[in-house]
Amino acid sequence: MAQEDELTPRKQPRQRRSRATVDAIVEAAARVFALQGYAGGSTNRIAERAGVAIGSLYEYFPNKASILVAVAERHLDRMMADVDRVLADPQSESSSLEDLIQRFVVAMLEVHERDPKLNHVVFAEGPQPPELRACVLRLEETLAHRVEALLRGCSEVELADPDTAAHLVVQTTEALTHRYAHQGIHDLPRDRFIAEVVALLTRYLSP
Amino acid sequence: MAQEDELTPRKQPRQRRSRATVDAIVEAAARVFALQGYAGGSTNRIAERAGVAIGSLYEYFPNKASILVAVAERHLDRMMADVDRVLADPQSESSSLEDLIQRFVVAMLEVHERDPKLNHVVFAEGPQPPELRACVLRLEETLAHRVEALLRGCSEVELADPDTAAHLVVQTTEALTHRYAHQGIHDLPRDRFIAEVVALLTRYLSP
Amino acid sequence: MAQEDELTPRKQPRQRRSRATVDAIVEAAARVFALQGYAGGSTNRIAERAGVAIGSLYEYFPNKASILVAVAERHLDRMMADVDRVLADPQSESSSLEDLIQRFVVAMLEVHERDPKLNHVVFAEGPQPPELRACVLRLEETLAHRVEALLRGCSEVELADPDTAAHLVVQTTEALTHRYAHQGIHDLPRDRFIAEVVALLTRYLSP
Amino acid sequence: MAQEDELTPRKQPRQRRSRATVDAIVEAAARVFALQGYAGGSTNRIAERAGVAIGSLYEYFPNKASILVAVAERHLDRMMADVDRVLADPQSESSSLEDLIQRFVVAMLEVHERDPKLNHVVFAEGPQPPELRACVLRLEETLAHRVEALLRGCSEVELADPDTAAHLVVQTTEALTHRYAHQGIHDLPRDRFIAEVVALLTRYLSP
DNA sequence: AATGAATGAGAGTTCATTCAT
DNA sequence: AATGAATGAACTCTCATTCAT
Repeated sequence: MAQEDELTPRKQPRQRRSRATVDAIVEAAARVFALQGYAGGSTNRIAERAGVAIGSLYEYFPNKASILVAVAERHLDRMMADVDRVLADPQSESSSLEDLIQRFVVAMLEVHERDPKLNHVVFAEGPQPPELRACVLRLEETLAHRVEALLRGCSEVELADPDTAAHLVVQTTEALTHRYAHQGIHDLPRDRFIAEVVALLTRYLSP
Repeated sequence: MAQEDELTPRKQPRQRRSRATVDAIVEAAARVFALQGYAGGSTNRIAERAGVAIGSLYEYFPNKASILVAVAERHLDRMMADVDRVLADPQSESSSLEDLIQRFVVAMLEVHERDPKLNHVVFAEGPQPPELRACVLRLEETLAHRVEALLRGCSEVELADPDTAAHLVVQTTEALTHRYAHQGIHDLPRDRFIAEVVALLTRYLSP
Repeated sequence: MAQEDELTPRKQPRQRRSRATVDAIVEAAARVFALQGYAGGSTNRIAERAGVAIGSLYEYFPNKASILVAVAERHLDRMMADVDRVLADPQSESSSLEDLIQRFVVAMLEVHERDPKLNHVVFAEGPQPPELRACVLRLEETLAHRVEALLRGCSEVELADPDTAAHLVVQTTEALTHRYAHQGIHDLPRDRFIAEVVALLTRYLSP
Repeated sequence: MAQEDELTPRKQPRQRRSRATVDAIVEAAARVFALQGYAGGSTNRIAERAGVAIGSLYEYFPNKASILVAVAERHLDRMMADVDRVLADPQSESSSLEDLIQRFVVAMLEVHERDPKLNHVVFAEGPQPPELRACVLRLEETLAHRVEALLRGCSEVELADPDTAAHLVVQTTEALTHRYAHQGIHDLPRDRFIAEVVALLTRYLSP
């Protein structure tokens, strides 16, 4: 009775051709979902955009939700890479807390501004099976770890529970930048918004 | 004269019987959407749960999205009322900033804990036509106004731009309590979470 | 088991108020059918246009088809009256066959040009229950009788079977003018069309 | 590239299997429309009769009206073929005008007698989108051309405007045989009817 | 490995008609 | 006589998924 996983890709595409097919499907799905939403993006349209027969799509993915999971994985990986690039910047070493926070907030905002529609689908509109939640959690954990490391290396900060603080920083930044990129907040201009979030977090971390 | 509005109720129910019908539909829709999501909640199921014929549903609502708008309106009204009840508490007058914030955060958290699934549908999963966005914006504006009034009445606080600060407080609280009620944050226990958010906001407002 | 007639009005409206109601319904139905076709014209819309509750409509008509029958009756009566007015013209007495035919053809064409959409519904698009067929047949019989009388009074004409000839004249005129009013024929201008039909019929009757 | 056409088939069926499916659908639709009328013939019933899933029907036709168009196209093609077969008869060469007309009238009558109900749906009851009108016009034009050619080859006939005359002949024959097949005319027996129409047209053409 | 024709449950919605008031 | 809220069968059409080729 134990069935194959319902939400992970069906077969590891080992050959190069298959890899390309899967990539094409994920790429097409990302575009279709961003354009039409999760409900509005049909698997047939995804296959069509990917230049692949619908049957082939189902060779690699057991159902629609699993495609979203794959899209989310790729999307979150890219988000992580983008943020990492900023945090790994050599300047980071010698920066003040405020500078660090500023870099982080801007990086998150840019990430959300890159493809806000797809973001909305992945984080909000689409189904949230455990697999996807796990993805998101993993990203958040990683981000929190990076932030925590930064905080520990920052002489201005002296925290009782840096782990929790880091998570709150990540959550707050995530939520506010997502919202700002998606709908804006009270007509706040971009730099005012950034300044305000930076102030919020800086004061939180350096009382 | 009547218009071609696609998202507002079709006719004002004047007789007592029809009022009850509309209420039953909205109530049933709230339950169905919360249980099955927006896409999974069919209009037929809503009508059935409401104990009403599908035709009657369409007497009052031109389409499915308009039902969600009605559900959202009712839901947001209740959220507003719940928060207001807390903020209007006579104790509020003589409280410290931290106490005020604590009350607000707890109120928002309770609101999100009341029906987190429905919340998710209204704020994230469902379609977001301008009508619904307007509802949400109105709620946020009202909340921000309440918060701003509190801040102005609080001697500890001295802000250059209380309007913007109030909006950020509302957004941050909204986002974090929504997320916490929906998925939790890093296994943080409830009171720790509250304490952390209160600290975050208090420091933001009283530097 | 013998049920009340399915296609005749339900009750003779004897009182003046009821008469007015029925008239309003029939008038509204004529407009609605002409505008939206038979299938597209809903009984609710008819009632609304008539300024009458849907329940009242069903007091007088047992179903939708019976409304069409009533509309058809009124429409055909008016057609008959219009044609009669022309044929009864004092000039008619002393006219040549060609003149007579010309008058008849023009009268029929004008009748079809008056409300071609309604005509189409009554003669073609709508359901054709026996009651409606009877109406149409009655009209055609009456027209044929008028034409036959004219032919008999016309010295140029000497026919073996004036009855049949009259029917063919009526059918041909009916069909061609209907078609011309509805879609035109091969971009033929109006007077050319009339001349041609007149020629066709005149030669038929005076070999 | 593909377009948003609302009334032309969705995709060319290339494989033999799909060709058969489309044929089955069109054939079933013809029978269903003839039996129940356009409004009464549901797409589900058509699919069922065709022995095909409703989804397959919508693979090939974007909506119900487009099925009618396909049915009409096939029907009109067959009408044209039937009439052509008669007109192409070697006897035609050496026939008198009256013989020619007689052949034409009988052919048209037989065509209308073959499936009068379907005829009614295609020509009168169903929706008449431009595509369908174009079909009908094309048929009429072709018929008129054939008739004109015959007339030009007929020594008895000497017409100022053979084009117009041909169109009137076609229209008149069309309308009268349609009506006769559909409802009869004044209890006229079939051969009397034919004789009368032939007389009408012959005199028109040879004054 | 890939195709794409075929599937069919189920979606949202309409509208002729009824009946309690 | 009149109302209009309520009905629900039936409609057109979609789309995730399967499977013969």
